[in-house]
Amino acid sequence: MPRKMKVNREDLPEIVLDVAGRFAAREGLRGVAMRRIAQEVGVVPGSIYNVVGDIDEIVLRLNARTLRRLQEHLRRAADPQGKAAANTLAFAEAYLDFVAANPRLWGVILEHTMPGGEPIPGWYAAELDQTTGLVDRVLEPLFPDEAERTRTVTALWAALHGLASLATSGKLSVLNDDDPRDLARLMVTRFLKLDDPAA
Amino acid sequence: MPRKMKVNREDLPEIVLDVAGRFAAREGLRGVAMRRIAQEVGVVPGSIYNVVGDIDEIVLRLNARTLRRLQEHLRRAADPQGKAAANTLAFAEAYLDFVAANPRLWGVILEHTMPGGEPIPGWYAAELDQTTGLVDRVLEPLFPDEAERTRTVTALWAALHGLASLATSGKLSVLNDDDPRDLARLMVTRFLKLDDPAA
DNA sequence: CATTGCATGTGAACGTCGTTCACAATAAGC
DNA sequence: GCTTATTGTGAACGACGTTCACATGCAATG
Repeated sequence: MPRKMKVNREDLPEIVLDVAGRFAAREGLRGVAMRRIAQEVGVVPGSIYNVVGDIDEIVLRLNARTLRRLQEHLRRAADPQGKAAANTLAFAEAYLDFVAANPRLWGVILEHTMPGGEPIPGWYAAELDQTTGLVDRVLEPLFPDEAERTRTVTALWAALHGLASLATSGKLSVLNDDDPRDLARLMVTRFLKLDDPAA
Repeated sequence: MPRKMKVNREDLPEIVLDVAGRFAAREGLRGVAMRRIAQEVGVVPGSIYNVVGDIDEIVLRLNARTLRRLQEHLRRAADPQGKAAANTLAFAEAYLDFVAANPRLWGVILEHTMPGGEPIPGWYAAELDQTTGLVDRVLEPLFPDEAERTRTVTALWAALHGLASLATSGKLSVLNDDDPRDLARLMVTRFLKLDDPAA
């Protein structure tokens, strides 16, 4: 064995993600750099390569963790006894809350693309599915037809996604002074064909 | 005067954007690098700094040009004599067409963020306004109330934006096999409270 | 207890990036 | 023809991602 690392080998992945997450939360994708992470952890870059992977792997793992945390946040916002429409609205607001609370961390999900145009890894796609699956289950009573429900979920998801994207990148306030949460409410009511509560 | 550059000084900005655009279209933001552009143009990086600006300036100018081209594309899709609803649908489809035809170039708009969290320059925000302004004018007959129209335009814009974002980054096919254009149609009909033509 | 072998963290190296700046080259003014 | 002001250049700096030969120290062996 070589001389011991400053941290346990099995703890390294999580520690690396913690550090990467702190940089990402403060400075976005630009702040997430292999050498910086290694220095902060107290380890040499090569060690991170051995145990975790390259910089894209780190960013992808970090994004998966962010998605998992969003899922927890959404789960806490839903009321298992509540009505579907109310839960959908609660989801939409919880989603925007989460993004507003972690704008840069969320931004990394939007900024990052696969190197060389490779497809998304299966385990990452699964994490996306998990997230939309939550919305899907909430919408189930409203759209019994599965095909239509999937279409609606995807469209609603994409719409909220775009709203969050514009809001975090500061490109929304340019266009509109409204609270993004109001716009999210508008989206949900329109997609679910509800009556507008207050136009 | 120093020895002449390979290109005229006044032509340099456009040539730089052309080259940057080619790299961007092929490889996304990762492919847009100062030294690579300089080498391709046949000039030294310092000259680009003198005449155009730093790498963020170049990306921003390139994105503004992409937005202007989208505007032209949208203008061609609208029928000045046509109905508002039809024009909105045409806009949505033209938008997705444009993004599908230039996925990587469009992706650069989504990937790029301001360094150090600086706000967006005014001239870039104006270009965004120009684009949404087109949609705004088309929706005018449908929503005479300006406040509501602005809300609807912003929400619809954000929704299409999200759809395009997921589609270009390959994160949409994971969730749904539908043609993005169908989902766009769904968005428009729902936002305009139209009857679904074919559910 | 001494020796071997191997797993693994390290440090140095390579090529790239963005950016700065002293310098040199040249067109224009005299 | 000489001077001067302009401006493109090349070299330099520090940071980046990535690779790899090497050395280090535990575990198994005698």
